[in-house]
This record gives sequence, C-alpha cells and structure tokens, in this order.
Amino acid sequence: MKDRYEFKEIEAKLQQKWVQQDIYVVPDSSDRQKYYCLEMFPYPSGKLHMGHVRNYSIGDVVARFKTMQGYNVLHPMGWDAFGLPAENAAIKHGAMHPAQWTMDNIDTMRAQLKQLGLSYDWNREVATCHPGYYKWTQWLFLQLYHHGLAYKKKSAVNWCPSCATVLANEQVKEGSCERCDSVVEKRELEQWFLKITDYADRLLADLKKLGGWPDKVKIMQENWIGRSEGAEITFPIIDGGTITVFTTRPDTVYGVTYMVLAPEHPLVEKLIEGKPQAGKIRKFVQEVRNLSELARTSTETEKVGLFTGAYCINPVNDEIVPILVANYVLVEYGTGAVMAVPAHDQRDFEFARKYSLPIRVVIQPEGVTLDPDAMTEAYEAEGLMVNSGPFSGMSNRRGITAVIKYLQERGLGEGRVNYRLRDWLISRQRYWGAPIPIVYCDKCGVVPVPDEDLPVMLPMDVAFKPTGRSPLEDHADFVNTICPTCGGPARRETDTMDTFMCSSFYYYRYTSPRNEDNAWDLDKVRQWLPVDQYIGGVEHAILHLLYSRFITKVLCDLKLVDNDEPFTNLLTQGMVLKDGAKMSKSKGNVVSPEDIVAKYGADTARLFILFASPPERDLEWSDQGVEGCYRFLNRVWRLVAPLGNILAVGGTPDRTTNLVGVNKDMRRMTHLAIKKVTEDVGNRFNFNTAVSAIMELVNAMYQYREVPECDRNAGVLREAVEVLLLLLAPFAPHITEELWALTGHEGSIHARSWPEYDPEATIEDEITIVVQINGRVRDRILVPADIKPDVMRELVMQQEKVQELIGDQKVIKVIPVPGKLVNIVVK
RNA sequence: GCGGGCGUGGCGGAACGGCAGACGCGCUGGACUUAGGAUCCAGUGGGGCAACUCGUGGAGGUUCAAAUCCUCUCGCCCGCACCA
Repeated sequence: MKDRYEFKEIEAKLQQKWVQQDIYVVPDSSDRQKYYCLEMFPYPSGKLHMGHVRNYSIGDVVARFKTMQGYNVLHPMGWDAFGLPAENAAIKHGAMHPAQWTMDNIDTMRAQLKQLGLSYDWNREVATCHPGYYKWTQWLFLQLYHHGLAYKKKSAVNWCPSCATVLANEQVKEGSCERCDSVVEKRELEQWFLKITDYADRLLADLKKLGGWPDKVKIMQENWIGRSEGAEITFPIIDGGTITVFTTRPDTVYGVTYMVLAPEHPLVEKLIEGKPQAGKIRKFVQEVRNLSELARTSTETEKVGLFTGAYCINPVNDEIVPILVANYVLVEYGTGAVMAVPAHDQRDFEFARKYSLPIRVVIQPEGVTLDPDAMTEAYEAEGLMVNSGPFSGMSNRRGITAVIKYLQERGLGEGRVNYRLRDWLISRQRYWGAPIPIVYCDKCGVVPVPDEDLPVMLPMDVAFKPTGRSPLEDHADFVNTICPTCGGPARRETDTMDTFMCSSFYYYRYTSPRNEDNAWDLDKVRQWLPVDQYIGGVEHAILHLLYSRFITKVLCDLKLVDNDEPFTNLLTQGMVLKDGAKMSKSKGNVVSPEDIVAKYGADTARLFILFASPPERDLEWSDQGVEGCYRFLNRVWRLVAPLGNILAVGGTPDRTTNLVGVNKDMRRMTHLAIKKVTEDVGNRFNFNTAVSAIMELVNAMYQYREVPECDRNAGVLREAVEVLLLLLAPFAPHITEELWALTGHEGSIHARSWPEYDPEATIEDEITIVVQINGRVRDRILVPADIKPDVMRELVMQQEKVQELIGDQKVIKVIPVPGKLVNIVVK
C-alpha cells in the first residue's frame, strides 16, 4: 500500500507500460461492433494549447467509454502538417527548414499527447507533409481533374499580401485573411479551382441526414451555400446583344426602371466603346477593382453608379431601359447583372433616390395605393400585382411562377436556382504544401502527372527569402521537367494545394495508413467509415467540414468509398477562456498544459477540463478549480489505496433483497452512480455532471466508511470500489489503473467492461414527498416508494399540519404526482 | 440588417413543466495537530429571532405548478453580411 498519490511516478510508469503492451492498438477485424472516434488532428504549431487538451480529453473519454462498452474503437491521431507558419518561420529566422521545424514540433506535441495518457493507436499516425501521404493528396486532385471537377480559371481572387498567396472565399473573414488579419485584396489571376458548386444542392439537401450534428453548424453551412430560387431573364440591348439577369423576384419585372452591370462585367467595355462617357466609366471600374474585399462588399459603402449611354428593352412590356454600371452589383454572383426594381428592392430604391431614377410600383398590399414619390423605403413584402400587363390583379406569390412560365414560353427566360457558394480555390503560391501534380507543355498544353509518377516530390533544397515569390518558381530542377505525354520539355505547376485538401480525406487514410499502392483499402473504409463521432472546434463549421463533405460525395460518386457523408455525429467543443477571454500570448492569459501536467498530473488536468463545463460551451479556466480536482483524486486515493486487496473478501455483493440499512443504501448509491454516469457520458456527453455523480459516490463512500466495521458488508464495499474505479477510468486513466492493481486486480482496468446497474438496487423503500398548498411547499412526508396516487392523496389530507394550514379554506383540487409531490389547491 | 446562442448564488455550473442552486470552488465554524495554506466533520442565495417571505436579465401570458412553454423587451457572445 502506498499512502501518497504520487501522480508523476504513476503516470510515467503506466504510459510506458501501455506502450509496451500495445493496449491501444486496434485490430481491423474483430467480433466487436466498430466505433470510429475521431478528433480533428492538429497543426503542429509548436506545443499543445489548452484547446487541444480539451478536444483530446473529450475524445479520449468517448473512446475509452465505447471500448469498455464492448466496441472495437478506432481512435487515431496524426498531423495536419503542411502550412504557412513553418515556412514563415524559415523566412523569418532562416535557421530551420520548414520540414525540420514541422518534424520537431510533431515530436514535441506527440510527447505531450502521450503524457496526457490518450488512448491513440499510434501505429496509424499520419503526417500530411510526408511524401507517403501527400502522394495521395495529389492522387485525389487528379481524380477530381480527370472527372472534370478541377479546372484552371482566370478570375478576380482574394490575395493576402502578408501571406503572399491567394485564399479561398471560406478563408476570408470580414474582408480580412482569417489567418493573419491582413486586409485581403482582389487580384486577377489564373488559379486552380475545385467544382464544389456542382455539389451545392446535395451538400444542402444532405444536411437533413445529419441528425447528429449541431443545428448551429448545419445552419451555418446552409447560409454559406445560400440557395435562392428565381429566374434568369434576358433583356435585348438596343444596339445588339443581350443582358441576362438573375432575379428572385420575377413578379416585379414590370417595375424595372434601369439595369445595372457589375463594374467587372465583360459587357461593360462593349457598351461604352466609342461613347463619350467611356473614359469616366473605365476610371470608375478601375477604382472599384482596386478596392479591398471589405470596402467592395460592405453594406456601409455608398452606392455609386454611372450611365453607360446604352439601353436595353424590357421584354415583357417593350419599354426602353437605361443600362448603368454600379459598385453594388457583384460580378461573382448570378450573372453579374441586375434588373433594378427600386419600388421593391431596398438597394435599388436607395440608388434610384440618389440618382433621381424613376420608381414604379408593381406590387402593393390589397386596398392600398403606394405612391412612389411618398415612399421612404422599398415595399418588399407580399401583395397584388399592378401595372403588370396581363398579371395585374394577381397575387405576387402566384405571379412569380406565372411570370416564369410566361417568359419560358416566349424564350425570354427561365426558372433558375442560384447559390452563394463559389468554387473552392485551392492554389497557393507557397512552398510548404503538396505540389499540384500538373505539367505545362508547349505542345500538349496542360498535362496531369500520371498516377505512377506520384508523388511529385517537394524539393528540400530551396532558399527561403522574404521575396513573396514561391521558392519553387526559382527551383530549376523542380520547374523544368519532361512532358509525360510527348517527352518534350515542360514546366511544372509551382503552386501547392490548400491544406484543407490534405485534411479532407485523412480520416480515410487512417484506415490504411501505410498502404503504398492505394490511398486506402476499400474494405477497410467500408468497415470503419463513416466516423461515428467527430470532435473539434466550431471554427471549422464551414471550412474543413464543408470541404470534407464535398470530397466524400465525390469519392462516393467515384465508388472509392461507400458512405456519402463522412461524419455521423459531430461535437463542437467550446473555447478555453481565461479571465473571460480566449487565451492568447498578446493578452498574457495563457495557461500552459505542460505546467499543469507537471504540477498536478494528466489525470487532474483532464478531469478539470471535463468537469468545469459541458463540452460545447466555453470553459473558464480556474486554477482553484484545478486544485479542487486534484484534491478529489487525492481523496479517491486515500479512500481506496488503504483497502489493499479487496478481492480477498470473495464473492459478489449480496443481492439488494438481503441487504438492509446502510449497506442497502451504499449499494443503491453505487448503482445510481452507474446509471447516471452511463447516461451522461453515453447519451448526452455531459461529462461535467458525470464527474459530479462520481464525486457523489465518493462522498457516500466516505460516509459509509464511518459506519462501524461490524455493520458493514465487505461485498458492498468491494463493489463500490470497483464501480468507482471503472466509472472514473475514462476520465482519469492513470490513477484508476494504479488503484485497480493495488486493490488486487489482474490486467488493465481499461480492458474491463463498463459496469451495468441493477435497476432493483436503485429503488428506495421509502421516499420523501413534498406537500404543496397552492404551489408552495408546506410540508414533507415519508411514504412508501410504490405508493398509489390515490393513497398518496388520502395520506396527505390526513396530515395534521396540512389540515391546520387548510383551515376553513375550500379544497378545490388535489393533484398527486407519483414519486414527487401532492399539490392541494385551496380557495 | 439577417441567422444562431446565452443571461440562474461571491465564482464555474446543476435542475424529464413538479422541493431552484446537484457537484466543485470560495467563505464560516468545529475536530485533529507543535503547526496547518494538509485532512476530516458541519454550515453556506437574500431578508427575518421566528412563523414566513423574496428570488433564475425585465414585463406580460399559459398552467394546479414555469429557470424550463408562449409573446414582447433589454444585455452579452458567435456566424453571415449590397448574394439581386
């Protein structure tokens, strides 16, 4: 028996033992039902932070709990190892190659994860920067390319001047780079895109299948995809040609008083050519193009526009309509052109008022006549159509479909669905990423690298200079190559892939991490996928989670996987805060996991983080709270360690029927704890209340310990101890393993089955019920637990105190609630 | 502006529509000690000696009964933001 809880010694010893005995290695084939528990793999930024500790502590409880419940649990870990910080460090300090920097960080962080006692199968570890991994990132790109889902296009893209690379729309937050906060610029560049828009409808529709995802995340994705129904309408231009617009309000087409093109619209140049205002408009277009993303799209920006000098014809009423160019129309959305209906669109209204453009009412509420001159804002609500030719008098709701039908029949337009989602820009002008496996040949054009030539190796011998140019461009041996088709001289693509490409399939690779011939073994993917429980930060609600869903759907269509969604259940954990703010170096409120583990041990750190708050909520760090958890583990130690071998007492505890008094009570507490912890961990992921239930069990055991030994039942005590350790094992794996051995048990506690509760043991003979009069608690009485409602009612009414309190008031109603209370309504 | 979330003791947080505040922290008192910032025991929402009474951001409502359901409102946090 040891009298002190020496966490340092215990944790180090057991971590070593677990590795030696391979207890967390998962077999691919097993009689047990599969369970894939996955946490978002980290970027190896240096050291673990508390957010990681929280993420992985949650995952570890789930994995261990499911293992104890009899599942064959896949619980892997790896590294999202490509990315800018490694390269920036090389440029800034020059001393270390990004590969070295990354590998060093991985070593540090792996050691930290091991110190936390997390139950990963380390045999499956992957690092996305390893050629054996990024070969498959490139292969995935080629799969998309060969199926027309990867294409190169010149367009205005988001450019982060500080990161010296382009970004995907998803990586721009309020006009700034989500990584470094620099203001993002627009640049006209030729870049590689993935056709995620082809999957917009399915990505949206299948959100319905994701019952195990938080609504919040699904709503965010829904908004991001941004589906809207409407029509495309074609307006002939007087001097020839046409303008096509997208509108969600075809019912207002008779109210069009002008047309607006985005400044970047290709028609603009044609329309103004040779016209007197051409110079002014060119200047305006240039000004708008130079604006930052934020200034360009902000609702605050004043609406500015110019008349092109050209006119088109409204096809439904043959009216002549002027064509304008204005900054509030976005070239990327719809057709980049808008039919302006100032009476029924607030933006058009403001613009029309500013430039004194005509406003024509075509929808108004029944019985009301809207006066365009008197209107102070657009009327965007429902109503009856007016001034709308054959449609006048129709409800605008019906008008939407009627106008579409009318347009369609005359070849003037058609119904149309538009999405806000844009294609995924994956090119990055940076070195530390997976090279895009494409070759440019003067003769053959764009040539994909054949699968057998993969991986396209990232050269190691490059210079890192703060030029803003990718080092790959200056690496002659990399750039100059031979065309795989004709054998002639060719140049390699020097852009690398967005790291979200690397992380969009890693959960498949875990099933076959060392397979050199295929990205994965389909049989293994079939066996393990989809991921049963995915856990990570909500910051990936759109980015990683949307990309992964997209890639999974593509892979499913290509019959490379069977599942069409990757993650069945999703848990998004909250942030770890200190003093009400996110931990950050600049705020100086960072608590280092290393320090906490050194001072209190991994078990305490894990327990605190799980106890302090439910997982999806933000967690306020508290040094005193940590202290409390440390005290609790010491309390467990002092309770259990002195008992020594408890197996000697033999046998299982007596059935409840044979127990009385304190022994029966103790056994009930034990089984109630099993019930509560099983439900809290299994059904709701409320680890905080699960821990508090374990604390209550410990408190009850301390009480029980005060009972004279002659009155105690050794079997009851033994059961309580075993249950306590088993329930606590997923949370605090080291101390429970040590105490399991100290109390005489063979083998690892982590290989034991989760305890089941005996419903009979949880039943009390007598319970206290509350007596309410008019809803206020007035008395409590002890009654048999299985009392019938009628008996309850009678019993309560017989109480002297109750009679006194009622006095001469009239009893109107008596409501007995079995097991809880009786409410007497009097007047 | 639109969408989502959250408001409960001194603090973190508990409460299938049924005793508000489990559990932990902190605090108070006691025990054990040469000692206690260890440990164990007891107490701890406000007011009141008490019977009682007031209490879940605020105002209404539904109900025998509301932190919980409904309506309005205030405050904070997050996401999207000229998407036609």
